[in-house]
Amino acid sequence: MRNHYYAPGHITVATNHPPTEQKTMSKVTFPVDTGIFKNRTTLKDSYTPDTLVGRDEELEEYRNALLPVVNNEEPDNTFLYGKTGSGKTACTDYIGDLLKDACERSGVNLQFLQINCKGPNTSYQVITRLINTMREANNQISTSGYDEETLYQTFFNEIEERGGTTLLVLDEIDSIDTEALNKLFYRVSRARSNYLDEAKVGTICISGELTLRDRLDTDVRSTLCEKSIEFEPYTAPELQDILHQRTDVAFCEGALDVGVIERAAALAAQDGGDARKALDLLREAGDFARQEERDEVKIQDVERAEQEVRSDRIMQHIRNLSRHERYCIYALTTLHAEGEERPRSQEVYQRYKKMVPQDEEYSARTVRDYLQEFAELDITERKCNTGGSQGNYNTHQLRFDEEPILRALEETIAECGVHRSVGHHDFLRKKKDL
DNA sequence: TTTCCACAGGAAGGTACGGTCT
DNA sequence: AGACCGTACCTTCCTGTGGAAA
Repeated sequence: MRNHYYAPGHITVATNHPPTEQKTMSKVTFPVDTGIFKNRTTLKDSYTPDTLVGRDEELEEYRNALLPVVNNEEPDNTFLYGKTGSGKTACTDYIGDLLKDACERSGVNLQFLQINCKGPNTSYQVITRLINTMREANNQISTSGYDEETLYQTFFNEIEERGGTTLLVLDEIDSIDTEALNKLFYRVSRARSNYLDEAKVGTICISGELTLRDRLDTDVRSTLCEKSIEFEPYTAPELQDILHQRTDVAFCEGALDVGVIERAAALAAQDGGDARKALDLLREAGDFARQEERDEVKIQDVERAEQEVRSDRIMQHIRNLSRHERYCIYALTTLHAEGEERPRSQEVYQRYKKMVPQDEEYSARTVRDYLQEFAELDITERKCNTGGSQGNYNTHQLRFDEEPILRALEETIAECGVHRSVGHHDFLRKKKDL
């Protein structure tokens, strides 16, 4: 029988192993690779292969867009868009290497300044990150305290000092909020007239959000999107080609069972044609086989990897939430445990209020924002309901079993026990035979 | 048809905080 | 030291929505 307890500071995790009475001496050893991986690194995101599969047209367009750079002309601003794992960043790395070689041969002074905009979500943070990317580790600037105009001045001064052409590659640009995006590009598009004399600047924007252009002011849009290249999601056969290319160098001969590549490609194709995910699945599946000292990766390993990758990502999100956000998730989890499959925002809020000390509780408005964030992180599924006697309302359903979520919330659950000084709320009750 | 109700969510503003500049 | 800057995180206010009730 599997028992789950929803009690503060006391979670019994389901297990199929009976508890051992006596402590045994642990003996950990490192098994030598049993013939799975030849070069595991080639399955990682950071690896750029010699040739890119299924992206000939995009590479051709990309090359044409950057031709002015090799000829020492003012670069066009280039905008790449397509879903996650559709090869935008891989193509940029690939074409970037070719471009650097070509510029070296033709004597063009090229700086390739690449940052990921996930993390910095304001114009200010992006500009400080760009400055710090250009600078040595011992000469970095702080991420607050300066006047923004001063930072732009500093940034373009450094570009002017370097001379030649600077290409700003802004990956995951869609994670920056609209106002900041417009501010940033307004400055960049006017760099030539306001800040620079000799140096040339161009931007390459990489976006996963297909409608990002709609968020931009019209004058910014016309300068930013001079050349647009769309990356379609990979199809299952294209993903198979990519996996074959990588597995040839990554895995030992005969390490993959029949159908492993096809399964990984199919799972990634279902998830929006994400090549990165397909590679992650194979790497993880290979890890399972190696950990268990087997010499062959099975289809089941790929399926297990799919579960683990998804679950690990969500648990990491939960652990990174603020204290009150975790209270909210816990409130939702307890409602779920009581059989409330889809509680309304208001119900979650009432439960949340029971859990936090009265002088610390946040407003319903804030909790609604939290619930929206959970849906965006894929922790919950949110449904807008119209109708009923109370007009519009939202309902929230956990996308995962309670058990791993409770494990991720262990500290929060313990805190609840302290604040409420009881261990027997009606909602924290034993739930049998899940 | 109008009013009421409960809710969602955008906008504006307050406060605390960590940082730089003078 | 104090003014100033930007950010994070919150609250309050307000408008919009849509079914129920008058």
